[in-house]
Amino acid sequence: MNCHSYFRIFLGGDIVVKKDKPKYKQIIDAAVIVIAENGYHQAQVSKIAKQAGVADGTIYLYFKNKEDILISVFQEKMGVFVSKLEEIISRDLSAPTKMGLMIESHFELLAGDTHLAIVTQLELRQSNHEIRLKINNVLREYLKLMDEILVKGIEDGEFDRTMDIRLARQMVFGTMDETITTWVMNDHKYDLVELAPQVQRLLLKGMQA
Amino acid sequence: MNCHSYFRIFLGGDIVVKKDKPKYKQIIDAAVIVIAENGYHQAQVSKIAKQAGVADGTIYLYFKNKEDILISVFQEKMGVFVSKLEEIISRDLSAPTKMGLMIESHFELLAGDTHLAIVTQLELRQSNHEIRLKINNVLREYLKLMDEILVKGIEDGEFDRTMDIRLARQMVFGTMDETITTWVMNDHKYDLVELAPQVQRLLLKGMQA
Amino acid sequence: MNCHSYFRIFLGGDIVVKKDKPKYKQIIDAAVIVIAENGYHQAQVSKIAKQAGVADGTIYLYFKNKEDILISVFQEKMGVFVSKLEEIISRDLSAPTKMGLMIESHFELLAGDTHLAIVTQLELRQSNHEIRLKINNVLREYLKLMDEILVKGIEDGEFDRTMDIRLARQMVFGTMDETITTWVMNDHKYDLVELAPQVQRLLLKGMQA
Amino acid sequence: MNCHSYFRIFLGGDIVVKKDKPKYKQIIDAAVIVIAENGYHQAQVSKIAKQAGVADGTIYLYFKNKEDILISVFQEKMGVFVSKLEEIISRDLSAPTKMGLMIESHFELLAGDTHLAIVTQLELRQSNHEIRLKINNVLREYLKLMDEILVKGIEDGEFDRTMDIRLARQMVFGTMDETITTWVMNDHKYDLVELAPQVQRLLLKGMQA
DNA sequence: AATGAATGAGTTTTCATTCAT
DNA sequence: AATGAATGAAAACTCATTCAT
Repeated sequence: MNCHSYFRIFLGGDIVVKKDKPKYKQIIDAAVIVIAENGYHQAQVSKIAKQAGVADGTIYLYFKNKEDILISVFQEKMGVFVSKLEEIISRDLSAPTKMGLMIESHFELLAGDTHLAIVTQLELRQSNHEIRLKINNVLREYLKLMDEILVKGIEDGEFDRTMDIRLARQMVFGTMDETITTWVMNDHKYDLVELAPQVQRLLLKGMQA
Repeated sequence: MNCHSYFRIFLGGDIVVKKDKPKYKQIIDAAVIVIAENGYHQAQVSKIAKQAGVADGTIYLYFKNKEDILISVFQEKMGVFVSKLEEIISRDLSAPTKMGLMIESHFELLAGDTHLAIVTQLELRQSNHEIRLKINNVLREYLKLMDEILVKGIEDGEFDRTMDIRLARQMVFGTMDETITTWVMNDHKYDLVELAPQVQRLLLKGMQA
Repeated sequence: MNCHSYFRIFLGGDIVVKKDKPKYKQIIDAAVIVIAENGYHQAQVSKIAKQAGVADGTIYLYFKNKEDILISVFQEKMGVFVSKLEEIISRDLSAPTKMGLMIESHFELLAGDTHLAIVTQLELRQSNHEIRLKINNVLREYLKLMDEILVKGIEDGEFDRTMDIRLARQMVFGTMDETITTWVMNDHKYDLVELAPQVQRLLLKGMQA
Repeated sequence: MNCHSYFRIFLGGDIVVKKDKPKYKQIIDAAVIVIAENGYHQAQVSKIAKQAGVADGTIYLYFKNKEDILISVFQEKMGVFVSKLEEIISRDLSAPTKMGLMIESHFELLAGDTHLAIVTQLELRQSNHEIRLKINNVLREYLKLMDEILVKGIEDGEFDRTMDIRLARQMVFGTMDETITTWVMNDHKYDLVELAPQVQRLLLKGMQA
């Protein structure tokens, strides 16, 4: 039994290996579309199955239950944000530059997929306590990467050494989140990415040494 | 018939005048407690009635339907925030000071009523589109007052005249919201009000001229 | 204790004496209007009270319960039909003539009060079994008078002596009822009374000796 | 895809094709029994499901809602009356004979299914306006066939050419309906079919040339 | 006599999940 | 692996009636 099979068992048995199969992603994508177009509370499993072109029962071969679909949607999509941010952090850039790139890339990813933006900013937040706790666990990975940038900025003397890192991160994330949500609630009628530089400037000025 | 009674009739018939009756507030307060303790989706009308010490049917003498209860909860409670902010704005203080007082008072109000904090930060966000739109209309009044402070700060030359007011407001509100939500999700295990000065400092530095 | 007080006790205590008071008829008339305009299932006691210009509770000073209102409506209104028919029967006329006058007078009474026509032909029939049984008891008095005409017609040799009186009466009543109901369902858009002579002719021909 | 399957899709999607499945008729029959035995207002969906031997939810795989069950009951059962009448009309008989057969067959069908007689004569009439309008639409087909007999009778010189066809039909239907309802309200304690010849004689005499 | 605020019982429908095929 | 018919639990709202004033 190797490292992988250990994780397979740990993470929920034989379902994990199915993440590679085409129908897994098919269902995830169907869920995003159905939730975005019908709203969280009108996104029945049967609708997702229909959109994915599979039978209702088939869903349960790939996901434990409906909650599992929703969390997986967030996990899979958030993975792209994490990868992108990891790539930015790995580059040899100053912390403020990294922060700026993060904001820009975060905005770009959501501006490029309005269905996803609706789902993450509005619909998924209607889910119950339990699901939101699990979603927050997924989000935590992303927030940790943000913290890395902040720590580096302080170490490099570019960010205010007296600021509370947790609060700073809450400001950065809260501001981005509010900006994006407002954009989504206004039906994406203006260009989100264009706002990135001004958001950067406001945030970086607040944090600078 | 004076001006007020005219408006009472104009604004929606029989139910409006009942806002003054004791059972109206009794039910609102019961709703906050039941939602906070049971979660949005487990806050049945019968539970709220029981907590309020009235019969199920009595609820419908004071509220059109369940949705009306939820919106009224937000309206009534948000009213306190708005009054407080109006009072702060009316004082002869600098914009940064007003901003600081606003943050402090916002934190204080929620720290002083953890049930309400749970309801506004977590539970009420699980409501459907329609209810959230109505809640946002109520919130808008509060955001407009925030804008007044920002405008005054710019006019007085205390805030950066080149910043976008809407973005600045989204930063302020987003940061406060994220800070409070994190505090609620951590079961209020630290002192929210103590964080206010640091939050102020971060935000004001970002906006200063 | 005289004959009247006997009936008072027998028929339901002190409510009977209230039939003479103005509010009794006021409520009966309100019920007819409310039922005709809102439909049987939308004729709530509170609506009837409002239409009658009394408080909900007042209804219960004059009627035992809602069912009692409905039966009383039928009773009071049917009384007019019975009186009219009694008057016709008392006259010195042939059975076919009496039958013709009955049909004409029945049509006239309903054509002159379309609210009442809607209530008796459509709405009151939506009432439950129990109420309809009681309504039928009231109706029976009217049907008995019809039978008197039929018996006289047979005795006088004007009606077919071999016909079953009960069936003949069911034909007469069924035909009138169906004719009137069709007229009501067509929104009274043609003149009901004008149809009376043809209805008479059809029915009398069927019954003639 | 033949003509029929085209119409199936056109006429209302998935549910129409289910009319052929055994559970559809099972539920219809259960509804008749439950309504006859419990009364219209005590015929809960759960009772019908139990009687049909299916789960409550299964009902909704075959019917849009409760109203749809009730209308379908009338439609399916009335279909038998219509077919029978069509068969009678298609035969090479005189109009009076056809009329007689119609009355006889109508009485026989209801005398042979007292549950159905209770449902159509008493219980279904308690339904609300909307349902009754839909029921009347179904009934109209039957009444049109009656008219055909009347028209033929007049053309053949067997029925009075001066009579109003609509009134004659109202007499025929009203008489049959009243006769059957009286029989049902008397708990079927006498033989309905035995009455048919006398009803025929009365009606035909009224209409004859 | 009159009021009207308060009561609380009762039912349709949805939809996540299962399991025989 | 895939299907989809069947399941059954769960909750908002109405309105006839009461009774303290």
